[in-house]
Amino acid sequence: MPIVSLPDGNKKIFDHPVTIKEVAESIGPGLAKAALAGKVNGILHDTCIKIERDSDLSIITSKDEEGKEIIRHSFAHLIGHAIKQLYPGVKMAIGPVIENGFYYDIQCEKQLTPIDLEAIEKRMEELIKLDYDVVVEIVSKEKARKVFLEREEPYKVEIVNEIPKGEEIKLYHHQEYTDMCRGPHVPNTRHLRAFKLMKISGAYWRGDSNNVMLQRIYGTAWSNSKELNSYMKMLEEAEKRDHRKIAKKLSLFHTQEESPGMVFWHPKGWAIYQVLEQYIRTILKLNGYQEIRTPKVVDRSLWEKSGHWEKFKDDMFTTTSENREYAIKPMNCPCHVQVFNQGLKSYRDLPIRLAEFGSCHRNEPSGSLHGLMRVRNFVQDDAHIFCTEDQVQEEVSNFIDLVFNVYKSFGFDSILIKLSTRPEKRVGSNEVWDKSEKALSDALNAKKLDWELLPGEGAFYGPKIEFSLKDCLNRIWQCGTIQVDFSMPERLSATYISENNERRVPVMLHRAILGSFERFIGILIEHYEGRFPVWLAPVQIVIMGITDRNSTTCQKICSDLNNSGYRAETDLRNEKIGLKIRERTIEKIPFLLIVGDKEEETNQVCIRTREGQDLGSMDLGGFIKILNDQIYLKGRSSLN
RNA sequence: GCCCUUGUAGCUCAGCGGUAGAGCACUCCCUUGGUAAGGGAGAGGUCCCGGGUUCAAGUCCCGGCGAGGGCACCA
Repeated sequence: MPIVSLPDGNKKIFDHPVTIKEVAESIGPGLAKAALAGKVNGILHDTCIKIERDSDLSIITSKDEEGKEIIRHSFAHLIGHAIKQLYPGVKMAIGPVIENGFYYDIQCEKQLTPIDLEAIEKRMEELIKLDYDVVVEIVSKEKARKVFLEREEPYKVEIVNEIPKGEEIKLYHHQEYTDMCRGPHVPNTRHLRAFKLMKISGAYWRGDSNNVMLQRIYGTAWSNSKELNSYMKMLEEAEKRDHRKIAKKLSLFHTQEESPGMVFWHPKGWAIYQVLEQYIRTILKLNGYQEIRTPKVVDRSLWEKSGHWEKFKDDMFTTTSENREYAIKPMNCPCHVQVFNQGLKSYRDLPIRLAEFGSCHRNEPSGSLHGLMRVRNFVQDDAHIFCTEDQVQEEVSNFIDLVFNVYKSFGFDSILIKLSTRPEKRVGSNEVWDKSEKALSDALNAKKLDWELLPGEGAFYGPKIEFSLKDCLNRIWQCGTIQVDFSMPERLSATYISENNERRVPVMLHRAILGSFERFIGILIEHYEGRFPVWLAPVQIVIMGITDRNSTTCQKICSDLNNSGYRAETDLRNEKIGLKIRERTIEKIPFLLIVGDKEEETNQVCIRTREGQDLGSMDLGGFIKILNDQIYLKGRSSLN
């Protein structure tokens, strides 16, 4: 006599065990039709599963996030069904749900092409139209093993072998195709409607580069075509914002074969870079940092001492001279310790905060390079804080404020925080880890911030906090970080004299707000779609004349603005004003100043924004006020 | 680094065995025009690099390098 309690508080009483499907039917035919699965006492089950005892039940439909995942998972199986019909020799590996969709890793003698992808997609559509039932079968490990041996699915057999003995295994039968899964899955293919196979690529079996490479088919799937379409729109939007494309159009930078993964900054891109650097420089100065500059080429022995040589020597660029081997620095910290080590330091000197916009090189694997987002030469807004253990929390706390403040300047208001704690392989005593982890979490909690704990994800040398921002497309970018380091100061013999006149090793905090300038500018280009706020815009103002007669006045206005520290250009070409406006608007110049005979007579300028807004005519002073207001705001939408 | 795709004019791309093409940009001429494209003419290419097949190779094959999408990596 199970009593089934529904989310709305209603209870249904049955005099016999009932399936989830039957419960749904008893509620209403619409729900029965829409039911994809049921959550029984918090655990998801297929609709054919029987409820025998009193239980809480919620029926999952495509409207639920879980329903969407079930649909995506079933689509993965559907790939299997289709692909085995088209290419019977294919071996199925794994087909999980991912964000926005699913994939299936397969082994196939034939290299699949986009044309094959279309064929598979077409076959999947045909199978969906059959509206066939997906049948669940619960079997023993032995039975599952037998099934996949017979089906000649070595990867499935390997997975079965790793499932603990005695655990039940669910087989899902899609007509003649059989897959294995924790489930649940849709009861019928009529629930599978909106999908698209997206791309095909290589992926290592079990994600291990020592294993064979399989072919991975990616797909996206949604509960209805409206959702699918809006997802496709979002992808289009993201493509339009691709920083590499925008950078080419706006001539911000380029890369070329001779220097893979390194950036040739053009005047306009470099203008943005310099604004950023100056901004951070000012902020750091206001917060007690001292800027330094250290060498880029450093003898191998220092990297051996710091421990980097052993771990990363293949990832460093090296060079030799007169029998000595050097590495081009992949990071600044060992050099910063050298600066710290000059002269005897007292506890009274701490904390010492050393900042450097140091150019670093890392020989990243060729396949990982990506525009500005992953490069071989980058500059971090890097700094190292040398302090005592007792100072860690306050330093971290101040840094958190700094990060939030800086991100706000770019209009990034949504910030995600993660705290990574001690990994298995680590240096330092448990006491020191306890203390540091507590310092970090206390700093976060004192500010009443939400943060996520990542146990075991810390670096071997200490725990860390990472700051990620959300851009206008809700994409998440990890940028800022603060990391406690118990290892390097000791390895590089950094000490200070304590109150008790003892030599002590300081704690070192590695920290960056933007991360690398290159990557951060990449993020900004995509976030703003090249429409930089005035303070960052490489060219803030273009002054254009109506006819040649107005050129002298335009040039005068332009040089006045440039002399006052703004970035202005003229457009005095023998072209009509309509064309000049069109081209400069496409270039996303924030302000266009138009000067004709009328303006010359009244000593005014006529202002048009890149949004197409006409601000009317005013004298230059009035315009500069508008300009200053916007520059002061930076990327904020208001002053709050 | 691995898998697939890819490299033609400054840019975006077409051509896919038989003497290199388009649009935009560029140069010159006409036009001095008031808020997103005025008109005309012209110039411009080692078809990424190196081999091979062929009477003939941007075009087919092999190798290298770069780029794109994934995977792996990311101090």
